[in-house]
Amino acid sequence: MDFFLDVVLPIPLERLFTYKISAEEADFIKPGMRIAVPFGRSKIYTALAYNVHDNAPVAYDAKEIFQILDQKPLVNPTQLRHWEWIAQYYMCTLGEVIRSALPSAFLLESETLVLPNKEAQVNEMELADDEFLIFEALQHQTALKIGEISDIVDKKHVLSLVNRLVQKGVVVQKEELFDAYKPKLVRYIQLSEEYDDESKLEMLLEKLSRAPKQSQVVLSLFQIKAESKKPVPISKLEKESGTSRAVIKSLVDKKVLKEYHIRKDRVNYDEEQDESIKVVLNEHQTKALGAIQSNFEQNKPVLLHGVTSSGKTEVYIKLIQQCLDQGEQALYLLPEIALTLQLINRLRRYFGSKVAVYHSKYSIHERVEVWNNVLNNEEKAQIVIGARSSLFLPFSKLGLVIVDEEHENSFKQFDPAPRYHARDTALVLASYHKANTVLGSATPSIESMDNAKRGKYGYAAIHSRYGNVMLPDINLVDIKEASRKKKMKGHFSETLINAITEALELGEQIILFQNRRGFAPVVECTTCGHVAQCPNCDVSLTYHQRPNQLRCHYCGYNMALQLACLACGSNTLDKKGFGTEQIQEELKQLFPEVVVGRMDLDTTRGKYAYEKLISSFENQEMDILVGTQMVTKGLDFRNVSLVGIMNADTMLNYPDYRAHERCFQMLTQVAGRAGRTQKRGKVLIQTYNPYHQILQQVTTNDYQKMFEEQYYEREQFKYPPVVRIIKITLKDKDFNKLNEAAQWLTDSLKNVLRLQVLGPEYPPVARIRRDYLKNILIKIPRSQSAPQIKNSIKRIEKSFNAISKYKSVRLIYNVDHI
DNA sequence: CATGTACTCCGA
DNA sequence: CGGAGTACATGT
Repeated sequence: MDFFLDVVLPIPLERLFTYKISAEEADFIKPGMRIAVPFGRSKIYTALAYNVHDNAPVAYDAKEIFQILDQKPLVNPTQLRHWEWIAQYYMCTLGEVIRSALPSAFLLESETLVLPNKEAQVNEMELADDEFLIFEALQHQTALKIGEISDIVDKKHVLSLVNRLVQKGVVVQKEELFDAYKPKLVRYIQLSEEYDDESKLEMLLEKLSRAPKQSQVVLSLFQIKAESKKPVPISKLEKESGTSRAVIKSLVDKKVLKEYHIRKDRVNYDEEQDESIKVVLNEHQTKALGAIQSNFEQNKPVLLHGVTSSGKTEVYIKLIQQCLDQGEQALYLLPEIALTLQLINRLRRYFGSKVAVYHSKYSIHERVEVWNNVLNNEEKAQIVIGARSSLFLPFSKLGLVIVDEEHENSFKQFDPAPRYHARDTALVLASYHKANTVLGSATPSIESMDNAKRGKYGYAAIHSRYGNVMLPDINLVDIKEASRKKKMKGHFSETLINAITEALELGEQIILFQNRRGFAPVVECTTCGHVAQCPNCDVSLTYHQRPNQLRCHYCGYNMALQLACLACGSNTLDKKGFGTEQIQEELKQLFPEVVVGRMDLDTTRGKYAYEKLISSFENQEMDILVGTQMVTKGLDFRNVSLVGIMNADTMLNYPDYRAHERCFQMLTQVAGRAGRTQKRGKVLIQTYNPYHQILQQVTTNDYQKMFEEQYYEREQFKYPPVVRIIKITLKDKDFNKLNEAAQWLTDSLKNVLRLQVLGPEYPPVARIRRDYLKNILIKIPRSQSAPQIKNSIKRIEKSFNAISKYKSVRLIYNVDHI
């Protein structure tokens, strides 16, 4: 009997692909193993085994697989089921889920190598110039990659060239599969066996008497050995003996010393678990914990609503401890920006090496190690703290999922599919594992609060701050009035300047918050009003001081800053706008003596840049920290007494049904950074609209009022959570074709679905990377079945694609678009 | 007609 | 998704 294997490829294709396998392979292969398969003309891809069967495909001859890459499944059945749910719910393919779920090091791809043909007698005279170049290069190198050939002959298309060389018998081609994961090896040194006994050793030292450095190395090795029986790393020996690697190497060459390797985990922590630390909850926390537990007994997720610095983390720690006591794994999800070393270290102090961290700033190798540790249910991965992608880890016995800062919209993945929401996806994951879930926030999202009110979630609250610290005193500063009276210095009102001065005099620190959105710094010509535009997108280029260039935030296009206006040639260029950079500049003018730090996307590029900034601010090396939303997240600075919001209006005026909710959340979160010790903190919010209801609600910390008003609006205008929305984006280089296609699609959707379909409409940025964009919004009432509607949409997409002129138009689905 | 470039198609 | 084949433009 013949056996076949269906696999999922990590590409956006709906269907499975079937390969032929032997009986032994059929017996060995389990779903969730990685299989290398030939796919397309000449490439080898990593696929995931889906199922083994014996139904020969009828329409084609199945190819054979290339290689089985795993001894046991890398992905467990629960994961696969969960991933299929994601694909179905978020309207993408299983392959796309796999692509973003697996660490890239697991997804090997082949590369075509060009090798010299050793047998052939090559007549150099018969070779063309570029052919000879390759032939030459191959005399020195064993193999060339296609990209390298491209570089050598300086051409983009080298296929025909390679083919000609193959024809002439000069070279042969080979597909090589690269294992992207290499375990980290540490080099160790030991004395060769022959010098084991004392007498031989004395002879050795005698022999080395004329090589003082070398004998020093041998002596040092003995010293280290005497202190501990552990293996001796080369690096340690080098340091202790005060010699160089070359000396050690010559001893190795003489066979006096022996070098060997031990595989080492990259993910290792020195932090020792401190057993003595006990978490003691205050009465509010204890009450909240009790409420959470009683809801867990009814298998309900719980919304934990605790004001800023109310000590939610301690409650989480208790819950994690209980989960571990049951012998189950815990997952602690955070938005990327809130995933700080501060928090990680805090958890490590309680749980020691049981805590594993998983997020995008980790290297692909580190991710592989965490993955394997979770897969094997290792001791050191009992608790995973991570960003949204940690949802994809191979948990086997998940007992608890915590989604902290639940309201954060960065939990929703935006760009590549799957466009999933980590909070909602986590709830499904937890239900598959029969695990408990806590959603925590100081400012719950309208959706979650609604679910809590409707009894779908349990609810627990902590209304007072830890240690009975008072909530900060929040005041609004009317900058419309101030600028009318000419009392503004740049972007600073007199009130804010006075407050800063006062705080500085007391030796306290200050955080200034500037939300850059919609206010990117542009360079404008004051003569003709010309602003440089991106040639590929419908946006102005924004100015970046660091490399002194103009850059597009959408496609990355950049150009050097011109001295003269590109339109009229005059040199009256003026940097307009209001980014963090500018605030920092103004502060230098206003307070020349003061150290000002800046925290935004530009200053936190590297792996440790963010940590450095934070610890330097923590150690009070800076007096003022200017930042974007990053400063709002989970940071705990003891000495900050003043928080200033430079301009609250940019957030209020954002054209989006969530603008007000988001504004409330953001301001409340920033305000929460102030006064985390006994002294009451102060918050100043500069605004043109001091009477705006949202700002009033922020100052009085009135979440309930905000919720009620926002909910009412959502009901009136039919927005989530009253309806569910699916946004469809159409993309094409041809403006007219796009419009026509969008209209066709909208009409069909309206006809078939009989639902509220809005659009088609241009998004605020209507062209990105030379593609024109148009959006359609579908609103699904709660009473209707979303899966059915999604199926209908897919059917309409099929007829859409059947229209030949619309073939080039791409459709992007965004379910529960934020 | 060769070489470069945009675009459509197809994969087992 | 990514390559390969194809249609079409550019240039000698």
